[in-house]
Amino acid sequence: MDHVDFITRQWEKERPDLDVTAMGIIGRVARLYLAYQKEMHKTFAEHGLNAAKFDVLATLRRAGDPYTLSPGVLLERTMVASGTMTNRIDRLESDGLVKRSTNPADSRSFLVGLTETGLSLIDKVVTEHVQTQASMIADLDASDVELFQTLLGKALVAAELD
Amino acid sequence: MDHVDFITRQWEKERPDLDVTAMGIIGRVARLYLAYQKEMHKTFAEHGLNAAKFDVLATLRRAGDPYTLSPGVLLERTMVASGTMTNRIDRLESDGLVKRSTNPADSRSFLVGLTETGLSLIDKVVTEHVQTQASMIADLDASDVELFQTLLGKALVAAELD
DNA sequence: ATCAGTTATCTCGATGTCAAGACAAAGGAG
DNA sequence: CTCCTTTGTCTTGACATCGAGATAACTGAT
Repeated sequence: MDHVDFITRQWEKERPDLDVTAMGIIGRVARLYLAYQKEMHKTFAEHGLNAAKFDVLATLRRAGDPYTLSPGVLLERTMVASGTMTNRIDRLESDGLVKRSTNPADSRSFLVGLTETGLSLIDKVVTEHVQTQASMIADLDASDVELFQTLLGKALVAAELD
Repeated sequence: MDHVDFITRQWEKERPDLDVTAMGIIGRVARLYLAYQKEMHKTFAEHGLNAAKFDVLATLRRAGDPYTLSPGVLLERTMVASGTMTNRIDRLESDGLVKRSTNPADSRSFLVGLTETGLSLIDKVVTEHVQTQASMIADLDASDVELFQTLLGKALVAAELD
């Protein structure tokens, strides 16, 4: 009996008219997400980062050499609001991890690029990050992992249809 | 090829030394969580609520008659910091949905209880909420749901061990 | 009964987020 | 070439969150 069971049982008692099947699934997805976040945050914090900063640095690193994207593309790929991205870039810039430079193709825009420090930091952190992630699913065997991927895929399609 | 595949493929190209299996799972859990949040938020917003307010009202409602808990118990059950709970109670109180009253057993503490308005609101919203949740997993058949529950349970145990 | 330690809640400052609006530059129609 | 519209980014204000510290009240040992 986990925390989610506790909640669904309370609802069954108080509001027996409600079908809480979906709540069980969605509640566990939420708990799992929070557990993952919490653990991953430790890795980030050890290097002076948080999820927001890691997100931007990793997006730039993944983009490949020269590790440079416009704020607009970063927006799209990280799915945050424009003001949020301005703020993230400001903080990373004052940390010396990224640098704004002019965009020769469009002077409304900038190019945001990893600095030397930023590149070596993200390469180090992402190596630890995938190890953290691996350790969190280490107890699932190979067939579970495959099945889980499939179900998550189905659930995502179902949820994103609305 | 979904968004998570896009990211893992970028990493495979840029950092072929990394094993991104876990990233695929954890990334999909995160996407799913966000998709669920986004949809559930609509239901809350239709009634002037957000997830934070719903969380508190629902916790009080689930607790059963007389729909009253101390801030400390609310803290435990909603897993937020104490300052956060103070703020949530303040907002709900100014909305007229909950009311602080003195705790006869401990005068450091208060009792936070649903008002009439709060009770009828949360009963209405939670009814819609479970419908929203049900619709988001409606495309999964019964065997998928069962399997998914099992895997989420396993994954939770694995993740919370660390 | 007193005092030290614990507990329950609130306050405050720093962060991070979003949404709406401002502003400058680019692009297209005439 | 000139407008008008669109686009890309930043600014601002409102919230929500956390964590550390403050405060008041309870508890237990002596």
